[in-house]
Order: sequence, then structure tokens, then C-alpha cells
Amino acid sequence: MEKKKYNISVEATLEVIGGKWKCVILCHLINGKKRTSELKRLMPNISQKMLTQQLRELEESGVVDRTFYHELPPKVEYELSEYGHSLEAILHALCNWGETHIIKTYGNKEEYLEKSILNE
Amino acid sequence: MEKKKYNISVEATLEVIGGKWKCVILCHLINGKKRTSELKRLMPNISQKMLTQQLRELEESGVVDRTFYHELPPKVEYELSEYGHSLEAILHALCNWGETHIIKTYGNKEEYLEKSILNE
DNA sequence: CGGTATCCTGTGAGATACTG
DNA sequence: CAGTATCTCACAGGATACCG
Repeated sequence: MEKKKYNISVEATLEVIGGKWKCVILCHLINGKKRTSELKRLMPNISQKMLTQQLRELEESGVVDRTFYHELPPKVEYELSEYGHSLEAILHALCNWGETHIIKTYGNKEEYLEKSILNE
Repeated sequence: MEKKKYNISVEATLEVIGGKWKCVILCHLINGKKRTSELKRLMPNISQKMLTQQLRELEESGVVDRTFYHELPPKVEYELSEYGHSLEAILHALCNWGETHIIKTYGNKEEYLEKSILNE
């Protein structure tokens, strides 16, 4: 009987944050809770469907908390869960590397990067 | 005229390591150069096609170096490039989080994880 | 051994319209 | 405002066979 599921531990990490948009969503949540509409604005290229879908999976993984305010119009807020905060070091590292990479690749990051996660 | 390409810096990182197998490959290369056949053995679920494809993209991104030994039978070795080494902190963080996550989720990691990147 | 070339399929993901 | 439900399709990715 074989129970082994992973060949290397990083596969478990990717199961949680490996989706196409998951890291991007999580990075946006580093600086605090966000409403659905805010996330959409921050990710103009994501579809409503993908946004909801990826958020659900992050919720199921236990790294994001969803709060529904039953009012009119309805309001929903997403934020890193307590467990999700354990990903912060990784998320910061990913953002920092990307910023350095952009500078290294394009020279002037201002023309290629809308905003920095670090000083938003 | 609009030149902006990224909405957030992490997108640039994902462009380099965001493929389905790229992080796994890179993690295996942390501990030194590997032959194609070794990588296949370490990743029993990856197809020949995907392995080659992902390696090519990592090469084009400049994070992996490929060395071809023109002998019989032919021999190819892959390793982190100098630039690729700048990803090491991220890769280690991803592996460590995964290991902790497995333990947290399953209790006994031995049954779910083939081997640890940390003590291979 | 390492890699390409075909073929073929599943599904990731967009567009659109609708609901509470 | 936030989220479903369909419909649709491109393409990621598997299986197989062949090449230097």
C-alpha cells in the first residue's frame, strides 16, 4: 500500500499557492483586507470567474478568510488567515525578486510596473 | 502610449518560475547539477516533453544553464545559473513551507513525502 | 541518452447573461 | 456588489513513435 503523495515538499506548497493568480491575490492581501471590487481593480486582467474560483481555493486551503456582510449592496472582504500569514515571507520574497528582475531586465521599472507592493 | 506590463512585481517572478513544474525542477537543482535522466527519476510524473519544455523556458529566462557533452551516449547536465542562484532563498522558503504544511496537514510527513530537499 | 515531431484529448479560462 | 451558470474554445499537456 502506497500513501506517498509528494516527491518533494515544494509540491505541497504549489498545491496551495500554485494557481495562475493565487500568488498575485495573496500579495495584494499582504497589506490588509480587500473587497472583491478592490481586487478586481488591482487585477484588471482577471475575470470575475477566475477571481472567485481562486479565492475559493485559497479559502479551502485555509490561507484566506472571507467575511460576508449581509447588507445592501452586499459587501465581501478577503484577508490573509492566521495560517496565511505564514506565507508572508515567501510572498515578500517573490515580490522583491520580481522587482529586482524588472529593473535588471528593463532598467527603468517605472515604465513597466504599475505599482510596488512595498510602498502601496 | 502604454508600456506598462505588470500590475504588481510578483507577476514578473511568476513569468520566470510560474510554470507547472518550474519550481520543482529548480528545487532539485539547488543541490547541484543534474542529468536529464536524474531529473526524470526525481520527477516520475513529468513527461519527457514537459521536462524538456520547462527546462528550455528556464534556460531562456537565464536561471538555468545547460551543458551538452557530445559523446556516446550523449550527456546533458542542467544547473542553476549565476542568476538562478538569486532564487535560492525563495526556493528554500517554498520547500520549507511545504514540509511544515505536510506535517501540519498529515501529522507524519514520512508517509506522504518521498524525501526532503533539505537532507538529500 | 536526450530530444523532437505528431497526434489527440481534457480542461483552464474567457464571454455573456442571470440572481439575490 | 458579489457571485453563479452556461457555453465555448484554445491550448496545455499526455501518449506514442521516431532521430542523432
